[in-house]
Amino acid sequence: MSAKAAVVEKAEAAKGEAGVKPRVRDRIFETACDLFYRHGIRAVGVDAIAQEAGTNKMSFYRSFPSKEDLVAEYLREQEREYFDWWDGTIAPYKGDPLKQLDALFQSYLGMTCSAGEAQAECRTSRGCALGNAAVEIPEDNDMLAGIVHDYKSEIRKRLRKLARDAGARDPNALGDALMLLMEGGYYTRLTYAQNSGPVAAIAKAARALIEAHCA
Amino acid sequence: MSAKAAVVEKAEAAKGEAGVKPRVRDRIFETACDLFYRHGIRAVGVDAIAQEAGTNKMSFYRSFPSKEDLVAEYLREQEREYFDWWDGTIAPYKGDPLKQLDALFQSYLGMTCSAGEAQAECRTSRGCALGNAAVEIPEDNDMLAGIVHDYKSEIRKRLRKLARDAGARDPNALGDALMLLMEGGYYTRLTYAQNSGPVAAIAKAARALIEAHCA
DNA sequence: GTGCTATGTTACTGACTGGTAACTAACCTG
DNA sequence: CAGGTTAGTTACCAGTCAGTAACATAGCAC
Repeated sequence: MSAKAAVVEKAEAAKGEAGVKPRVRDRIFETACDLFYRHGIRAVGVDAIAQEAGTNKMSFYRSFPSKEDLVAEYLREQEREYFDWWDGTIAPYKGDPLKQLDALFQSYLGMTCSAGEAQAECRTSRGCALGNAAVEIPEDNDMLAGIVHDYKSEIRKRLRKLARDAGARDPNALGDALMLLMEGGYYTRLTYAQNSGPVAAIAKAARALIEAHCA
Repeated sequence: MSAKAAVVEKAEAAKGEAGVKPRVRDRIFETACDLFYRHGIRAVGVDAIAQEAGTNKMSFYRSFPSKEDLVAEYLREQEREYFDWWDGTIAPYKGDPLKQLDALFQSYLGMTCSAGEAQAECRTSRGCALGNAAVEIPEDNDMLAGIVHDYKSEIRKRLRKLARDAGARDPNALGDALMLLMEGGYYTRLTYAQNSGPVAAIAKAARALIEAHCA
């Protein structure tokens, strides 16, 4: 009853918004991303996802061959969103790697320590989706582990490149150090609520490291 | 059959070693710590623990009231071991906070990037046991979440105090920044194998931050 | 109208989970 | 030898999990 009502409501809302009614698949996927991030991958069953999306398990398996496929898509989506944020953040400072690095950590700080009005929008309240997945996925799952590994390696590569462009004496070391700060920021978000954790120190720490390497 | 043989073997080995035969409870606990750390808490069932310990589920429930109690004990044990390492590392440099900080990060680096002979001994190959637990435990579990929170807060407190003793201009910021490095080091261990990750840069990064704050 | 596609519904399988009951065997202590 | 402690064995319960079968319904296109 209430589930059905919710479906209709959602469908009509989307219709009035863009003229396109959200397919079941999209509703399921969006719901899954939300639940996976908030409660963890293992803790969320396909039944719960389907129900929360206002549908049922059969419709789930009509859209996704298995839960693992959905998880893989979830991880790839989070990765995409992350690098969208990255690109959008450094774009205004093209050609100035120092400012780009500064913008990254400043934006990072703003996201993780914001007023909290857009908690669902920017997924930062429970750390890094990919990193958390690395805790949960079994070691023999090469597909999921590979996605996470590629993601982290891309971050590492980008930070090292920015460090090199910024003229650091040891760009790899600086890039890795900055990565440790970022990862640490995510990790601590799991136990510290908004504004109360060590993440608050991240921007200044990053700047200090950069200055030490580029003096 | 083989399980029974393993039990006998273990019992006799311990007997010849210290004259004390390992109680079932101890065997279970040790096995559980190992499995929890390597595969995650949710991924390891009580049946698997009991079997791996050479006993069965009934003996498990004779020693532990529930899986959750075992998990709590596991987390507290990991915390104890961690602070034992901490205290042992800074002890030789009593009165010299700068050297103590240096010793901490140097030892940390040695642990996470060691030759790998004692992987089971120093539990560092899959990040921080408590931090990983924070990913897995449901948000409404106040007991387990509390244990993790207290643990992280103690680390934070200690790092801030060391920063203050070292004469940092902004000790809280320095302590938090150092904590970000440490946490980031653990987090990245989940995806990067021995010696291949950004952790290698942690000691120099810590020193640079300390120097920047204490100049 | 006739289909075809997308979706909802119910019921089911088989494996696994945490947890318990009842009984049996070994052992150490008196 | 007697009796208590410790542990192993088997069988079970109830709940949850991923995944499937079969059927019903709505709407859209022709």
